[in-house]
Amino acid sequence: MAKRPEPSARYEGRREEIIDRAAALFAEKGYAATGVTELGEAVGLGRGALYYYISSKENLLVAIQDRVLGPLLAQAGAIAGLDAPAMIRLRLLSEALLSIILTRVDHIRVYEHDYVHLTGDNRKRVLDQRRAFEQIVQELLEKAIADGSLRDLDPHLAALQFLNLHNHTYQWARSANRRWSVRELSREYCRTLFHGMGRNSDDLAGDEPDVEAARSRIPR
Amino acid sequence: MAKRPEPSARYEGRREEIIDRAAALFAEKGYAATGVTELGEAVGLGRGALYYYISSKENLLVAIQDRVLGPLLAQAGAIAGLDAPAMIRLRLLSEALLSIILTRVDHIRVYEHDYVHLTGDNRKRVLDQRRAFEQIVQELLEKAIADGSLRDLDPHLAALQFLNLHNHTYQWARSANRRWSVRELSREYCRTLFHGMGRNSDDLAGDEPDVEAARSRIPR
Amino acid sequence: MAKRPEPSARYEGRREEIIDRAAALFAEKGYAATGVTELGEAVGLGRGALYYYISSKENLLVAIQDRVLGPLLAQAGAIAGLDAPAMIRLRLLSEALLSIILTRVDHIRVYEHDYVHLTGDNRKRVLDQRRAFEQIVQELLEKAIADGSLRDLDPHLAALQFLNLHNHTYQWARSANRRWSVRELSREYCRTLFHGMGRNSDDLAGDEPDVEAARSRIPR
Amino acid sequence: MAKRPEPSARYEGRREEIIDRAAALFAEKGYAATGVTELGEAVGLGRGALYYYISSKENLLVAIQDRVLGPLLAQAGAIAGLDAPAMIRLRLLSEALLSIILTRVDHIRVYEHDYVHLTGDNRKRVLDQRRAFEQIVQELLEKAIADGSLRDLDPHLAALQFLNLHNHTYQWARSANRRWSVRELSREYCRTLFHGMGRNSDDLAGDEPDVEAARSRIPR
DNA sequence: TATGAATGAGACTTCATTCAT
DNA sequence: GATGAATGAAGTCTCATTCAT
Repeated sequence: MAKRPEPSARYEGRREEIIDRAAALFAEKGYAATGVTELGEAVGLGRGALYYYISSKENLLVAIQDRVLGPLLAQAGAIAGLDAPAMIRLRLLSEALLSIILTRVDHIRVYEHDYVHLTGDNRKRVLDQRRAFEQIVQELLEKAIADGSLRDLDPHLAALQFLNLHNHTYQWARSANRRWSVRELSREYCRTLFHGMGRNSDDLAGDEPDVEAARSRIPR
Repeated sequence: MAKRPEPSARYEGRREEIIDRAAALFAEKGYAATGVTELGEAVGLGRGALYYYISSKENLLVAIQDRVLGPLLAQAGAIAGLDAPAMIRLRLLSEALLSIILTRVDHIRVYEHDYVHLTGDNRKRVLDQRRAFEQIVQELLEKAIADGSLRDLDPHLAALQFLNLHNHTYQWARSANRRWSVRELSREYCRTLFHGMGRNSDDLAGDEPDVEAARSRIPR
Repeated sequence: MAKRPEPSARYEGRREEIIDRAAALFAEKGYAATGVTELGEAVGLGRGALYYYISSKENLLVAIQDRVLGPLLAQAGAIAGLDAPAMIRLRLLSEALLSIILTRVDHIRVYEHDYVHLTGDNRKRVLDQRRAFEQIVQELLEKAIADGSLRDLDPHLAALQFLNLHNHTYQWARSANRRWSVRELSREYCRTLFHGMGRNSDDLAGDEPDVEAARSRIPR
Repeated sequence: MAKRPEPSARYEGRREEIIDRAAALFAEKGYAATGVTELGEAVGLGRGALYYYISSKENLLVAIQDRVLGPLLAQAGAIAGLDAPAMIRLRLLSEALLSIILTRVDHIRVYEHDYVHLTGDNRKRVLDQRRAFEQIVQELLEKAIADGSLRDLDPHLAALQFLNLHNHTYQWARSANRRWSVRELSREYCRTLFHGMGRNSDDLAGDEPDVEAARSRIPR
């Protein structure tokens, strides 16, 4: 007699709820510092019952990472595949990324901080997916450079800036959400990046003498 | 007659060494997941002897935070006080910040991730110092906006972008250190930010129709 | 659906057993000198399992104090409320007190020695209850003085003597139990106290000259 | 070359001071719960230096016990050897005992509570001395019974009551000291004991019916 | 599905003591 | 006489997990 032939909707619903709660707790206190008992209390389940749903603590972490990486890769793939100029696709990619960051702040914080606690295959799989996403970003930037929309800069450096600007938003997300919509903020980020990495942005060489002079005057 | 007039150089030296090692371990596995036994082994000390130097685990975390915030605030204060154009001071501030990030990667990772584990006064003090630094950044950006060097954007949003771009570098620091010097990277960041937030960067409104069209074609 | 509606009889039974064992160990070696590992071994439980029942070491101390103070206050209250002469009620109170002392020697030793290790509210609550009991004793003695059964002495001093005589019995309880029944010993104590503090007990002033003379001859 | 041929007066003075401080700390928190570091701080000495004076923690406990038992046995011996009626000698013994209790409250508390932490020979020696003192008390009581000053009661029971009444005073000593002098309190105790155990103190048999009746009415 | 009980390792911290200097 | 440094055991408590019921 097979056990759990297909996980009932009830089971799945309860499990989703638990993952939600786990993401909130992990985000608040960190994965390592959050107890499984604590989680049990938060969802109103004893430890035994909890394990029926989660099978292990690390498993929860995997689920949270998947909830970020799944949609992210799906959307990034869809956007990259569009028949549209690279700059337009980058705009859409920015929106997609920022949308996930701002609507799932808890998940993102866990995603950014706690992947180090994954072990073995889990870790490898998640890191591969991370890199895959970053690759998509970099490839679109390469296209934008190739078609002349951006100046001729190291595409890796370009990707790094794109990702820094977006990803670090999770540290301010609560207040950011209060002030700006995803589209507004994304457009602002892109405005900075596209002009900053655009053809008309010179390399600040003209300031160098002044910078050097000021630098020498910094009291230590 | 005085009790421990100044904690002998030998003591201080050993303590610094331990904090170094702690920063490395905390960066790698997270503060909460790093055991004090583990740290003892890494530094060749039994638990008893270790506590002679550290007095508590949280104390180590405080020391690491101080090593970041101390220099950061000192340098930021010195730079902000210079008699030089805001844009020049922002360049120097960028350099100072990035220098700390790239030379103390471990510390920065702990600084970014683990301040949540501080308790009571320690927590308050560190958060206050963080805000003080961010305030300095924002004020310089306000001056740059006021003197027309940057376009008229929300200074808080400007500071957020400045900090995102720099701070998130810790996630790639190892490879970044191999490719670029601090000055190179800082100049590249500033180039992006200054032009991206400069007077000639329009708001991408012209792309909106194309963006909208492409967005509607994303398969879900 | 309710969480732990009443902690199963099995749980309570095991817990009572653990408290018993703890009282024995604390009495023998002192609360502070008794390890929780030691207690675990004495009761055949690992540290983890033990904490499932006790939640904290101080908690055990509280339970032991309650086992003394609960019955003590209940019986003292019932006796004080009786419609009977003060001297009769004092006899019954003596019996009740001595009965608890002699049947729960371990508990009493812990009660007398280790309340200093209680912290915060636990401490306050226990001390309040102690004082409440002593108050009942003193009030009955006041009544006995008022109705002329005892001579007119300071009721506080009377209570002090009553309590000294009874409470200190724990130091000899093991051998006392072998020789006398509770009723016998209680009656002996009351005989001493009632006659000693009775109307016919003069103040020994007649002996003073002899005492003074002998005192001066003590070699030092 | 002999080390420390005779402990200098300076050494002895410092050591006495340390024992004083130790008695105070042990009385307050208990022997087991008082750290040797704590003691060092209280007397302004590092751990190393402290051990120069105390040689071990248990040694301190021995010293404290000796400070109680030494004078106690010396005085009790001297008093017992006097050529005076037993009752007079008991009065003086009461005074001597109470004097030590009330002037060295800290020491007595340690004496009463912490002898259990003595090990090996230390323990044996202290317990022997305790019993020796109690023996002196009992023998004097036997004499008082023999000469007809006290009624014919079990001398062990008499000694038990004598000691209970006096020894337990340490639990209230602070407030007792504020209200009564040693002589006053001693005389009061003796008044109680001598009349209570005197020839005219009947055995309360007359009250038995009333006691029995009241006992049956105690609500449970 | 869920509970209650248990495990055993490991968490952080303090202990009394020693000894070279 | 005293310090600073170290040891190793033991302190209390929490951990993730399992399994019979």
